Amino acid sequence: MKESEAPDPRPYHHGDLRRALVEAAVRLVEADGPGAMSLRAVAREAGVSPAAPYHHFKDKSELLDAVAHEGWEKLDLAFRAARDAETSPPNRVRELGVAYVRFAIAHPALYRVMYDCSRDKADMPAHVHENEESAYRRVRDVLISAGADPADEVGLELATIACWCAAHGLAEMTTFKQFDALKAELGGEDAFLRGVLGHVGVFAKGLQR
Amino acid sequence: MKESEAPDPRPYHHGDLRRALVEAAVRLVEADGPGAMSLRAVAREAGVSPAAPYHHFKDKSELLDAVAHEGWEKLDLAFRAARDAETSPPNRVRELGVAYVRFAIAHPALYRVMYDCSRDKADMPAHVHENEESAYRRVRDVLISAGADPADEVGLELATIACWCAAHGLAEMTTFKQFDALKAELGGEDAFLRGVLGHVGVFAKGLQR
DNA sequence: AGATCATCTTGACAACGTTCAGATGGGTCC
DNA sequence: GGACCCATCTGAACGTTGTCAAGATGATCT
Repeated sequence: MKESEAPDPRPYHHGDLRRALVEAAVRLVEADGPGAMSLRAVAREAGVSPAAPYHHFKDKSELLDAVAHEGWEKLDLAFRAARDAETSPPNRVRELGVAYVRFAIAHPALYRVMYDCSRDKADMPAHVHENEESAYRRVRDVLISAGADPADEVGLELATIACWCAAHGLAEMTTFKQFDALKAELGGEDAFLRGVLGHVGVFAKGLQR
Repeated sequence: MKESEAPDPRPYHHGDLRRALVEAAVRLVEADGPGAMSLRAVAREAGVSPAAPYHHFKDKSELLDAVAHEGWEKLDLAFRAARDAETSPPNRVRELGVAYVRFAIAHPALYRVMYDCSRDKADMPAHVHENEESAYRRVRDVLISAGADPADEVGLELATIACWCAAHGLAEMTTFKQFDALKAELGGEDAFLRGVLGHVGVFAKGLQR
């Protein structure tokens, strides 16, 4: 009477508490900000006792890691969409940046968790660069297809970092400064984002010089 | 028997508790990170009861505001030094960026508080731009002296934002990713910073095009 | 000297993260 | 089917935190 095809290690009493906890956490984070997300509130939201989460996460920070993971997956989706929507390589670089910032604007609290939760690990979040399908790699590849020299390891890495930093900086800025006046004057959010990113060499014209 | 020349509202029992609290808070933040700084620990460090701070700050977040204020003053010092140390206007722009990132590397926890504490105010920290001697204005002025057209309000603001964002992004990055290999390869931290910022148009060559 | 008022303490409250001993109930083996 | 096992969840507890109300303290002003 059991579907033995179940792909993941079977859930027990609750159904799939781990998943329910992560979803509740994401909901709370996006609703009231990362600071307002307490472990007890998550448990409450999921309808279990305050100690229940400890059978699925060793820590509060481990739950936040899972929330962050959720965020990186959403971001990667946005990255792929942006890359496929634009065929001109130089524009692709810029549109990748725009997609990044738009994501941060759409999910500000989630975005903050993505970085905050790995703040004390003295490293960028693992999902950014540590595998073949990473977001970091995606930027690098688009830079190459836009004319960067793949043999120049150092130059390529510097350019990738510059891209990431500029987008990251703008994303951070827009989480506490709306720039409404400027957006209005330029005719929309996208125009504003392209305007700022246009001042960044790599975004403006790929790598040709 | 009182020096009536005392410039500020006189301190009472403690001497100058408000000042002592801010200093203790800065010490704790820089030592153990912003998360480890509890109001009670600050009071303990200053040798007063847990409720004492409430006569000088309405909130924990108001104490953090004071800590942040301290940070912005230190940053402004670094900005002025960087501006005065470099006479070539285009280089000045870049060196302002380098100074910004170096400050964040030197005071990572303080740097984080500077932004975190005004995270929910839907605005950049007031000390950044809201007065004549602001850091934001300082960047703007250096851009003008580097050739930007003061009449082009929008373009100037976009360029200032781009500068700030690139530096802010790089600063944030270096708080959880050391880039040690790259620094070594390029011959030092400054070379690395200039390398990344060199990819940003405004930093690389002022505004001439 | 007596009144005033900012300052600091004491004691309390709810909420939090975390732990631990025990209840529960599905899965496995005889 | 019955006995066991073990992952899962609960209940109660501990120490810590932010915050508040009521009272003690002592400098200042008239």
